[in-house]
Amino acid sequence: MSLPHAILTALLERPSSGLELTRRFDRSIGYFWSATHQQIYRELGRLEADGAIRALAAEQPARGQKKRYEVLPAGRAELARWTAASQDPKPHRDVLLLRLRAAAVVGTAGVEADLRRHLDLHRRQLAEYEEIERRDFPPGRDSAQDRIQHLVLRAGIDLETFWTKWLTHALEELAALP
Amino acid sequence: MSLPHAILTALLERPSSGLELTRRFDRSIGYFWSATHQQIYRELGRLEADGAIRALAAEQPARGQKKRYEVLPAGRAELARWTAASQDPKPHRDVLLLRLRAAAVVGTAGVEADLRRHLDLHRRQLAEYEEIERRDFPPGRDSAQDRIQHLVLRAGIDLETFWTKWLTHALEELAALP
DNA sequence: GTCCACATGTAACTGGTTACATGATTGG
DNA sequence: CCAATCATGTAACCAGTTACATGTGGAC
Repeated sequence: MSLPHAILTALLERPSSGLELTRRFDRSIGYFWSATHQQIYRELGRLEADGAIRALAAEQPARGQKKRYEVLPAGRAELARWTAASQDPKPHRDVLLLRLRAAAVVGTAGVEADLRRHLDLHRRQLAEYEEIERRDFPPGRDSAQDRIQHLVLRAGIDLETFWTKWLTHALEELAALP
Repeated sequence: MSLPHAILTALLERPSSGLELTRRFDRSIGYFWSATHQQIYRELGRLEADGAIRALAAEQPARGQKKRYEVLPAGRAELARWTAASQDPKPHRDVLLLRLRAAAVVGTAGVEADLRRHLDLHRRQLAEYEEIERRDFPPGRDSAQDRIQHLVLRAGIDLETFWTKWLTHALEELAALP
């Protein structure tokens, strides 16, 4: 149950309409919690019904009309509760590792091309994160909020760095296979 | 659609019953593709209906009786096809990073305890992986299958190493917050 | 003969995905 | 006015989760 909390966080950062949220999920928040517009509209409806958010006044609820939402005190309280609550880490899933394990049994024919493609994708993502770091976190700024967001970005950068290194190594190993 | 392929891989490595598969998913394969016994039984039923696997003869299909499955040629072909096919990486989800981002907005009260708990869990997992590496991959063995499986294990070790480092750093940063 | 662990399942629910529908606004 | 784009939604489906049900075999 994390999507509603992702939306509450985004709306606290800035009140937005459904489509604006969708775009922001494609950029920053979506880097570690993605969502489609269908999910977002469904969840906005639930959050509004629960009294966690409300549509800003003077925005009529017609189809095709923008509707901006803001977080109500109940929503902020729920987000604070969720943030502080202890949560077990979800077991981690990775299709690529699963495919390699399958390749160990049925043969590696065909996997290398896709490993190369993934390597390229991770390199691009890494470059994007580093660009964000240069742009949004120049040395010297250190409000609490900046530091925490930088910390999260560093996790992204280090993870992408790991994957590029690992994929490079994996391609070398596959090439050298008996 | 990865669970059926995870099961096919496991069954090719060794024909097994549903509960044996469940146990193996709790250990090795489950490290990057977990599954509950309910999922596994459902999927075994589908794979059998599709002609990808079959129950070994002389094992009666009664409730409470062991039923061992083996992979049929059609199942092996499907696994090889899936392994070689190009697949886009799934957008990556991480609740802990989401919670930190929320904490940047609603305050960090309460998160530190859970970060410490996660750090401990990742340290244990890392130790477990390193133990497996010592036990199953001593220097010098290098069949193709060994090398690929070792590669997958190295990904696990490096990921856990990353998380322990990052969590340690995050705890220091939180402690030093204004 | 009863209890417990083993083993296989069923059913209901939840969250995420895919495909499609509908109205409003703007540029040509 | 027509097409493209913006914006909000509906519906059906599928995979994963949670709770529960049922039968077998061995230990005591």
